[in-house]
Amino acid sequence: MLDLKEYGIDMWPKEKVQAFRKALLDWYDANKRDLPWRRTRDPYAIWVSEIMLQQTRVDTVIPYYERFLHHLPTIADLAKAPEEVILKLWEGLGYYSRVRNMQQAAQQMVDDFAGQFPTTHAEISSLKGIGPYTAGAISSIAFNLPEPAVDGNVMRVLSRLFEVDYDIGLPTNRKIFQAMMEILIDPDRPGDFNQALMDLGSDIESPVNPRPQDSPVKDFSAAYLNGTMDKYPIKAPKKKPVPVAYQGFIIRNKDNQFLLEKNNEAGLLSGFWSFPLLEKGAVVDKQVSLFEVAEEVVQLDIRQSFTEYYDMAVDWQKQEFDTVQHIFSHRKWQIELVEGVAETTKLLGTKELKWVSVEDFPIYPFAKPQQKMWEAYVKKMEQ
DNA sequence: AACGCGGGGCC
DNA sequence: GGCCCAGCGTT
Repeated sequence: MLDLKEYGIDMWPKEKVQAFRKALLDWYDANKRDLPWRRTRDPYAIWVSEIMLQQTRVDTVIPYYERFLHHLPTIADLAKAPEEVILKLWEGLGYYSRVRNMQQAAQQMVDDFAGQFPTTHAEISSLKGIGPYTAGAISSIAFNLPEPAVDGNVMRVLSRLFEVDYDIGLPTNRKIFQAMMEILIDPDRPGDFNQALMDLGSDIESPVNPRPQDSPVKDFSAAYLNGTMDKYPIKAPKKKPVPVAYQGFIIRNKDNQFLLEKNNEAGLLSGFWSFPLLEKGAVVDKQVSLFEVAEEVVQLDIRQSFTEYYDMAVDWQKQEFDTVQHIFSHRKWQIELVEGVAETTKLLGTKELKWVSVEDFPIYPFAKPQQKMWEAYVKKMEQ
């Protein structure tokens, strides 16, 4: 057991811990949000909600949650769903490995747990895509087990309550908050206790514009009482996304179908379909833009590359399109579009390429950058 | 321990 | 434009 004193944290005496639990849970009982996953005890549904809520806001999740459970109401349904179906259900949520891992976990449950959701913390933790936070959340919420669920909200709230001088962004420091929670958590209502801390952290104790004076536990908060709220939580700044320049190819054939390519199984947006993209040799950011002459050379060069790579002769159109920009957490894509008319409708068998008519687009999973590419194309064509 | 992995809301 | 977020798996 980790000694909190070594980290400069004076844990409260038992009476104060009990008073804190009561203050927090009384507030939760009076103020908790009415969310769809709080109306069920089905561990499968609670699991779906917890995975969707990873790095994703409540308001964004709600419609996805309803639709997902409507189409895949049971573990068995998820285990046997085709890839395109699960990607379409997750389309727009991001971090798509979440849903792939969920399907693997569903298959684990079919194989190892007779198709039932496992009921112990160790078994739940053994499922693909379920890490320490999610294991604690499901254990406590669905099975009433006294397991902490330490997420960003909880670390922010606790770091203010106890003036924790350790960076909440460093994985190694998670154990400090885990140890604190093992003492604080209400053994009778662990799920409500965890959710109360998260509700508190996402609203009143939010990262920006917090309202600490409205907190039901402000009298317990060392940072509030000492006037050090601005200092906590300690968190190192993040790195900026790296700019990457692409040429995007909107290629049409004489049957008015468009060329789509399926992304590789590994890497960013795997399994999604895209208009062909080739990375430009040089980085073109706003600040380090190439000279105009060089830009022309790059254009000619990359169209030649397309012809070779896709083994397809193309009649390039003069039309110019808006540049598409999309920012991921770690990459900043800038996509210049060009339109071409292919002189053939045949395709090599080696790549995952298809000619697709516009009315069939809804069948294919498209991530946000590809949606933006199509919007830019349509916008110009309608002018 | 660091990195890869989306997307949207808010200021 | 920059900040934030109900994290996990891989290396």
